[in-house]
Amino acid sequence: MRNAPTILHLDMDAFFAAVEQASKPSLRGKAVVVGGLGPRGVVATASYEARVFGVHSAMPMAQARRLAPNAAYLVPRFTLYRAISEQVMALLRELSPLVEPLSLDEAFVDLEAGGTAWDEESARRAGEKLRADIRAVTGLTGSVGLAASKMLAKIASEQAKPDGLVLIEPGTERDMLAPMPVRTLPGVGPATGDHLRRAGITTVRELAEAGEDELVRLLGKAHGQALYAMAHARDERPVVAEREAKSVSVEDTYDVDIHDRLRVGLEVQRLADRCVRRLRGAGLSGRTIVLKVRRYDFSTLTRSETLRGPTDDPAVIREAAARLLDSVDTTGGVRLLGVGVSGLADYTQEDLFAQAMPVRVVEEPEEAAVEAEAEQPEAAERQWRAGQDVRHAEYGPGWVQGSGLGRVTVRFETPQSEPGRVRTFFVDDPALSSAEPLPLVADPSHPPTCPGPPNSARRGVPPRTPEERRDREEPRGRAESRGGPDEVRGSGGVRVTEEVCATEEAGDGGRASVPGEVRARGDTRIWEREEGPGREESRGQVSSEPASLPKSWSGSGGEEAVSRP
DNA sequence: TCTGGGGTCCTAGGACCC
DNA sequence: TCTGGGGTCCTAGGACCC
Repeated sequence: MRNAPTILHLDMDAFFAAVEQASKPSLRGKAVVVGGLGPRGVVATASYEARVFGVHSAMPMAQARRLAPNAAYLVPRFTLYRAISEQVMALLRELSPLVEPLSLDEAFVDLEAGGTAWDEESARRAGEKLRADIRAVTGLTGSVGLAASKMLAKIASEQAKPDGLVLIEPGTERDMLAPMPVRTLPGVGPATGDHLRRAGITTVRELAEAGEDELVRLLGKAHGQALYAMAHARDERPVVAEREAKSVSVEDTYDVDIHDRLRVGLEVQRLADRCVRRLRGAGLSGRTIVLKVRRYDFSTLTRSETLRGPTDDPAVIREAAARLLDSVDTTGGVRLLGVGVSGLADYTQEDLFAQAMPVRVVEEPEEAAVEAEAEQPEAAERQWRAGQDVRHAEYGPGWVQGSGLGRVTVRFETPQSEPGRVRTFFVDDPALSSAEPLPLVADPSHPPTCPGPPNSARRGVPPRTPEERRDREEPRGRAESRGGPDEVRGSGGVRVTEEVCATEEAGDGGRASVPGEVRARGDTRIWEREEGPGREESRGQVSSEPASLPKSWSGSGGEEAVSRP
């Protein structure tokens, strides 16, 4: 272990909720809960204001609604979170080439490897500068932990939350850890925690005193040894920048259990296609197909099948998934289905055949079908989800507060505006369309990588501070200037409903969605249409590096790439 | 209170091979 | 002929993380 606190862990504060508050001025200082809005949704992130009521991530949404009935409940907008995450990761890469993202809102940085820090003093400086830069570029806050190892840096950032920095001085680690509960250590979850408690071990000190043999006996070799080392503040894991994906999977939890076996089969086919799209999108193929089934009683089982070689052929993967389903009893109903592929490679067996064969077999019909389904025509079903970005031909940009009974309520405000007003429309109002997120900070020198705002949003000198930003609100300034005449759509003009907007009190931003209203129409799962629910983040970064070859094919190292046609 | 989605790693048993 | 040990692969399940 190094003797200077030069491993940095960054953790953005209540990331999803903080992004929503930055985007929606009426929600600042309010309880905001981001997550699945369906009957089986769970909380992805709760703002600190919502945590006061006891709401926390992974909690069932129904429970959150009971605890904080007046909070704003919003669907996650992953596209925006990813764009902001990319801005943050870019700042980290300015500190060091060794950046290891753990999720959209978390990463390790090896400051020493970047030459950015070599002792306590320089590490603290780098950490504080990073926090300031993140605030300037994104308008958000992040907490920083600095220590001599990954484990300790992560514990430090946890202690620093929210909006702080904690540095653990080398030499003090063991004393600091000793009184902490075992659950503080990464890798100790509910099951291990219980296990240890039954053995009379509740603190890190007791863990350290138990001895390695005892821990191995209790928890198994790998876990026991790892925990014993961590309890003694020993952690030599390096910061690793590029990690290759090992599996790709998709799954859906249904609002209502599926009993119809035929329907179960159809869903599995859909999931197989979706999985293939993800696989291909990452330029990968895989050998092992996995089917996951969660039954009505939450019991979960998996079935897998390994092919002779890797594939990304939708027909092959669908058939494998169907075969696997044959071996599963689904009587009683199914609440979740999933399809995954592991044993990944960055080439397919077909590629190898193609090398040998002069003529490539062309385009199976499946491919076209998959492509077509990839683009979910959003106009097909006009469903408005709480939190979603929209634009109105007359009123400009806003977001959906709620919908139901054929109406949709929109609050018109932007990241740089004052808290906006609420108006209600028919759900099929032609003047209303979904829109791209607006950038949180209007600064052209750090544009988000997702589709940005109309040019008019970026005109002028960007504000540098939150105060300055607040002073320069341009109410609806960009509403009229996007695009040309084609922007005025529909012939019927604006069709505002009779209740046009009971403009709400500015203080009432909390009631953003009425429980249950956004999920009208049976078991249609509206909020997952675009990206699916998620908690704080989803990993799945897939590097463009060539995946290693399956051992059986590659002789020794497996790093030498197969040349592609 | 009733439990998401996307991952990683580990364990354990059986098959198979040497 | 009987007994065996080690290594790798496959499958299933479980814990954990965000």
